[in-house]
Amino acid sequence: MELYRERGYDSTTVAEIARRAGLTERTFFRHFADKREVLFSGSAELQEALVRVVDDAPESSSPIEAIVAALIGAADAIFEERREFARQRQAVITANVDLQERELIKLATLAAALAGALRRRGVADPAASLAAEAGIAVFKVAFEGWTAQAGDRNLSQFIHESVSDLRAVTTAR
Amino acid sequence: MELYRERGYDSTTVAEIARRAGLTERTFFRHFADKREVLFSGSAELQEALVRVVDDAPESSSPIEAIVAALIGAADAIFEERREFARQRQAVITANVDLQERELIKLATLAAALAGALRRRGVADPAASLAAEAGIAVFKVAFEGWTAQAGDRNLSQFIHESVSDLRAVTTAR
DNA sequence: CGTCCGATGTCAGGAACTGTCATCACACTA
DNA sequence: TAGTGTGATGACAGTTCCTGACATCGGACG
Repeated sequence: MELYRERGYDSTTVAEIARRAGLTERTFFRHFADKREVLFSGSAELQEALVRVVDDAPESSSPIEAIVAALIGAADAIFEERREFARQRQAVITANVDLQERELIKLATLAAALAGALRRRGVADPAASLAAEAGIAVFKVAFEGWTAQAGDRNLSQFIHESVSDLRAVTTAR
Repeated sequence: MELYRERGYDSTTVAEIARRAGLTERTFFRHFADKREVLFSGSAELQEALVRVVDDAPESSSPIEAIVAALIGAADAIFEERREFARQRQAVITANVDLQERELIKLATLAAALAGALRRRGVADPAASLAAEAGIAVFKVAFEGWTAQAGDRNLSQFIHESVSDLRAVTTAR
């Protein structure tokens, strides 16, 4: 991230990253599948955390309740800590299309995992996928608002607002 | 697409594509930004068509009504024609992660354009983005169902069903 | 002390792109 | 009709990403 922020993602080579980390280019590729993945290694843990909350949600929870609970949990436990890091990382990603592509497929994978968790609790399939996709949409919008804000409101607040906005939008007629 | 279907996306080189098209590798890159883009050149027209419908929707339409009208219009005018082509193309994309990444960013761009169109009609910003993202989520789920089905139901039917499923899911409690 | 194994280094090479310059076909004009 | 300009293509060299194959090294373990 140092290098990506200093000179931009495009103009930093893998050789440079490896040199600064004190190892070989070949070794870099043994730890990360490609040049982008170095910014997304944490997404596996995020996914586990989200899925765990859905799995552990009380039976009485509706699909979106379970999804929203997972998002809020991750917001507080993962993002609200390392707030500054999350912002910087997002700035790097926003500045480069290749990184945005990677981010989007990570979110899509997340959505698929959440849909799977919902199906495990007996939610039928079009509904499960839609709830998961809607949840990710909410997260995207909330996260964007959170990083763009001047103040210091919590990510979870943005999530709650986005959920009710989505409800309003889909309900209207 | 011929080559991508014959030997898979990964194992076909740009040199091969260029040779079969009767031109040079360098010329290929003058027409397409990269090896993936060759499957997504039509997305610009799709976006224009969708945005046009939203722009032309009656003032009385709610945000989702406008979005859904656009999706239905595209479904009938673009996808339901060349049904077989759409299926084959999707099979190629589904078989390769790099292509899925590209597809996702095209959909995200689409969502941004739709959100812009909504804002142009006076929809405030969190709501506009959410309506657009929700619309794209509906489209993704509907399209997946459409390509996966054994029968020959229309894409627009899947879209209508997904919309009401989404409504049900977001309304519940 | 020997052996094994995982992590790293070294090297060669393929494929995706890019920059630069030359060439060619065609339209437009004097 | 000759000249001129312009856009598309070819030719070629070079960089970067990424991979496979093999060698080496250092620590765990018996």
